[in-house]
Amino acid sequence: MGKTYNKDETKKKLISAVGEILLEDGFSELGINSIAKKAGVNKVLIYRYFDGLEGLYQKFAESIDPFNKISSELENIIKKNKPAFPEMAMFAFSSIMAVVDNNEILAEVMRWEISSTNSIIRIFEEKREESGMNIMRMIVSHYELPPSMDLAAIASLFTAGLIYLSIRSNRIDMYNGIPIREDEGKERLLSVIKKSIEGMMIASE
Amino acid sequence: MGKTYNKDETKKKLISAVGEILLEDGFSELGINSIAKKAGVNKVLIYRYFDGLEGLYQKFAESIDPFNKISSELENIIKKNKPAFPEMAMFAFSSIMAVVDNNEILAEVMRWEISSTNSIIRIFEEKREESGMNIMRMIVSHYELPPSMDLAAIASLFTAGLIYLSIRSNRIDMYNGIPIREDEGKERLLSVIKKSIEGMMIASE
DNA sequence: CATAATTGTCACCTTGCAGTTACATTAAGC
DNA sequence: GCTTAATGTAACTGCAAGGTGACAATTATG
Repeated sequence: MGKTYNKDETKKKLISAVGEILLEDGFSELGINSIAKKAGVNKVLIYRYFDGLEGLYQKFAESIDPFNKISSELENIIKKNKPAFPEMAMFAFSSIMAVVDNNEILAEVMRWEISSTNSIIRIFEEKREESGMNIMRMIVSHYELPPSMDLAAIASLFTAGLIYLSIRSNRIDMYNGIPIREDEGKERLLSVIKKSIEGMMIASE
Repeated sequence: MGKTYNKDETKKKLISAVGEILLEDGFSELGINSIAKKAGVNKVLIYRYFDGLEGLYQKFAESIDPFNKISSELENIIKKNKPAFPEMAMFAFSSIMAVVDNNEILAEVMRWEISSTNSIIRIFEEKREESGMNIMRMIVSHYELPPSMDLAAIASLFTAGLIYLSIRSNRIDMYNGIPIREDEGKERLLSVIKKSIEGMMIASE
């Protein structure tokens, strides 16, 4: 029994227990008791170290922020070899799709967002809103787009669609005849985005 | 006190209490006690008449089905004056948007769907999946579209986006800089859809 | 109007959760 | 070893939920 006292380590265990429960059982199973149990730690510590659930969620929220990376990655791509706008947009949308698809914890948090008025959940929303705006601004600054192209609306609609389908894919596998869990389905969705953007570019010439 | 014993009436009261709570407080507040209270009736009746919550939800689910109307409405439009495909698609997408936007109970049910594994909720999903397929098939049967147009993917992506933004608009008012609760925001989204479809038509000629 | 079937009410039980307190144990570091 | 910080235990309150069984009220029907 290599038992050891380490406050920071214990805090980390609690924070990651939140993620584990989200991953394994979903946000509806989150609670003082389940988290303490999962962390293998006494529930009083949540009050002592985080001042309760809210505080713990707060720290958890700060511990994951997968969208801010995308912005810098995309900026690197532009700086190396500036691709045409439709290609660039595709990089952005497939990055977003990949992030949500490959991060089940994030997906669960996004499901949580939808049903919760929880103040901690606001942190995510704000962060993601900010990251989304950053990505968009960054792209706009590097390309000259026809004024008829409402990039904000395009980004909103497409990312919303991708996110929705991604967070639904844990429960349903077909949406309107598209196998949203399969690679085939995802390709088809991305392909629509590509053609849309190309089409809008052509149409606005 | 014109008290009267009326089983059917009481059942109706219980069923519509579900909708009222969804509307006023959200699905998280649904429960035996809250429903009985809202209906002004004793909770035992839920067990006697519906065999518990599941049975009541079942009946509630059957009582609302707003998407199947759209299909026939759209078919009427086609039969009267067959508009060009992009216009027609716009009718479809704005109908879908309007249905979710103007039916707060439906919107709440959709939020519920996302977070619940509740078997009753599946009823909605299946109904909507079916309605969506119907709409698509109907449109396809009236128009000749370029084979490169993946209508199923287009419909999935755009409706998913519209639905997601609509069900988020109760908590957030800006998404990627778009005021999703305002008419302005909605117009911009629909406008993107329109231009996308037009662009894809042109590009595939 | 008496009786039985229908419909409704009430009190109660159990469970699980959040949150708190007082106290006990264990390890770390000087 | 002694002190202090870190962790654990247990017991308790309070609450809201799901669920049930005994009983009361009402109506219909003979």
